[in-house]
Amino acid sequence: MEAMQADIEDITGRSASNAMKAEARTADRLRSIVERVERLEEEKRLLANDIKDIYAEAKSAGFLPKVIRALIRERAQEPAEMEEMATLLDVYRRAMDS
Amino acid sequence: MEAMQADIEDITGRSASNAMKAEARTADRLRSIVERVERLEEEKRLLANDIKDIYAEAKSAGFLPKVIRALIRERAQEPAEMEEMATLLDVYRRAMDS
Amino acid sequence: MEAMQADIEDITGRSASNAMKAEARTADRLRSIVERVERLEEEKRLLANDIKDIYAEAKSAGFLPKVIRALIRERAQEPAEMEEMATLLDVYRRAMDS
Amino acid sequence: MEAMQADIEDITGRSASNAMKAEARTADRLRSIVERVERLEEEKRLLANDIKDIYAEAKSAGFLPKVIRALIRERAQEPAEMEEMATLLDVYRRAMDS
DNA sequence: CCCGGCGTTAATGCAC
DNA sequence: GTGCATTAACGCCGGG
Repeated sequence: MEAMQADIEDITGRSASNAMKAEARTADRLRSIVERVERLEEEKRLLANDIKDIYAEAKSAGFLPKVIRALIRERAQEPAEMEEMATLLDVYRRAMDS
Repeated sequence: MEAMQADIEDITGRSASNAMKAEARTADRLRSIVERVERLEEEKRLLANDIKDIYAEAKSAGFLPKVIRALIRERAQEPAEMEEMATLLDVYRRAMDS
Repeated sequence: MEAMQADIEDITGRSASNAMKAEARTADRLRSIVERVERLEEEKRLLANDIKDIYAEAKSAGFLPKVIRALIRERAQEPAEMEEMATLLDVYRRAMDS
Repeated sequence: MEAMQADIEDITGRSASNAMKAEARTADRLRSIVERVERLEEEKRLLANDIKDIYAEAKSAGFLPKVIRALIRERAQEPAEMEEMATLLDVYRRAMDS
């Protein structure tokens, strides 16, 4: 049992009250971690919803979400690596056809 | 060409300056969409980093990230399986075992 | 309770032994379904592994998996829709820049 | 150019015919890889269809596909959570609740 | 019949 | 470099 090992010795070796305090602290720590993560994940979820809404808006304005995604992807990557990729794809394609 | 069709008629039917204004508005709209999405995705990325940091903290406190993830997943799907679903799942499970 | 409704009437209306037979048949049916799906999913999993192995082989032969994936994706789609996509992407890109 | 580097030296350093043979072998290798992957992906697609058919059958027999999926998921992750994990999850869960 | 949501699946990036 | 975890893309399914 590797995890939560911090208070194993407390439980076995110290006075009951100290062991109990250590357990309580461990529990608090765990709760804090879990709750903070859950909170942040909820915020992420909300942002994802916002993004979805924007795509819906874009769609009803006549823009194709798929193309917008491609555009954003393109903007996110270095022009150099884009060219590199295109070049390699071309090399492989020609090799296939030969 | 289905997308960006909004100003096709402008281009063909109206005076040049109106068509140009329409184009400009379309471009602004597109820019707005792209920039808002990029902004939100950046925020999402930051939140993801925060979450990662918490897991790192958890780990160095002796908690196994893997188990914490399982715990959070479990907590997330309990509210999702409200009543009906849980009941039905139970019914099916028993039927399988019988 | 909409699902597994087939034997509700049996249970309530017929003799016990018929109801029991009906239940048994329902259970068999469910088991059959579950087992067949699990079997097929296992086969899918094996195929996915085979694919992964091929990519590993490709990689150690000096081919970049990423490029091979792009190549296969390209081959899977109609040339017409590829061009369409490229054209639209170009239109949007120009609109952004204008 | 890291990929397809295997025959760079052949092309530059050897007689034309050997270089050409090497190129041909590289092309064959690539074709083989691409075709095998495409074949396996096709098989996967067929299996996915079979699965879909079974769910359709289940549905018309009065079973809810959604519940069956949940059941199968449950069965799949029980072997995965062998001993240790289940135990740890329990420990953490109790600590949270305390 | 079309639209939106859900679930699944491939793909990227990260941690070990 | 390998495997895992997360995330984006795709397709199906149910509702309006």
